[in-house]
Amino acid sequence: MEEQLDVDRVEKIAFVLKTIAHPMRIGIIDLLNEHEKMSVNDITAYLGLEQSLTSHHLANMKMKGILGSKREGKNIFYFLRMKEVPDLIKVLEDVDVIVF
Amino acid sequence: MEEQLDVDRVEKIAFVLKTIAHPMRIGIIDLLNEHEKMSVNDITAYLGLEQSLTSHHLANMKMKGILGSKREGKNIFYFLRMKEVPDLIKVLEDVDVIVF
DNA sequence: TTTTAATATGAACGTATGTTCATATATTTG
DNA sequence: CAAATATATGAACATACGTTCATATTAAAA
Repeated sequence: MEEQLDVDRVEKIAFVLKTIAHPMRIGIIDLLNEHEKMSVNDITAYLGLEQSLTSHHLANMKMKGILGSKREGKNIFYFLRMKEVPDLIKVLEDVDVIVF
Repeated sequence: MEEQLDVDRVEKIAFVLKTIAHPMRIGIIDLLNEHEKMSVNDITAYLGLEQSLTSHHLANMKMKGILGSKREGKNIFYFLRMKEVPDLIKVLEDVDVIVF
């Protein structure tokens, strides 16, 4: 008896992986794993990027359910919503790769 | 004291995630996690795709160190080289996502 | 109530990625 | 060695994605 490809399953998994598969986004997730919540400004400063670019990445991950956000006065704080995402990163922490 | 962004680290992690973040490639990895080695034909049949497309995906993952391959007569068998990759998938197995 | 600070938005653009198609290469079999 | 089988390759194309820039929105402070 042959197993069957579960299309919904592989699409769901690929969808999450695709959303976080970017150096800057990994950096953001690391940060929010260690800080509970952070303002856009602080994240931007840490990553050393443009404000607008950070904002785009945050919005993207929020839209896809990875992050959440709430306003506090002038600031908007982002936080991790999908709690299993940092575990993904941990799995690859010590992996041996030649990047090119 | 502030932590510093480790660029090499996030790039390495993003690189692996990017390589596997595709439904078809998740399917291939699942298959090779359960089968030890499989021919291109068998993988193609299982996924229900074109031979050429399967071949491209396999070559891509091989080039990036996720898979390996060896010829046996007319067939070429692919196998998992980066053993931690199935663990990534396992982490996301039960995650709750709205794909769009 | 104008100015400043924090963040979002959207268009434009270049690059990367996935797919298809046609063809090439390698191995076995008749 | 000719035909069949298994797999790879590469060009072409469309689409997706990341980035920049200029501007909009919101809230606080002067």
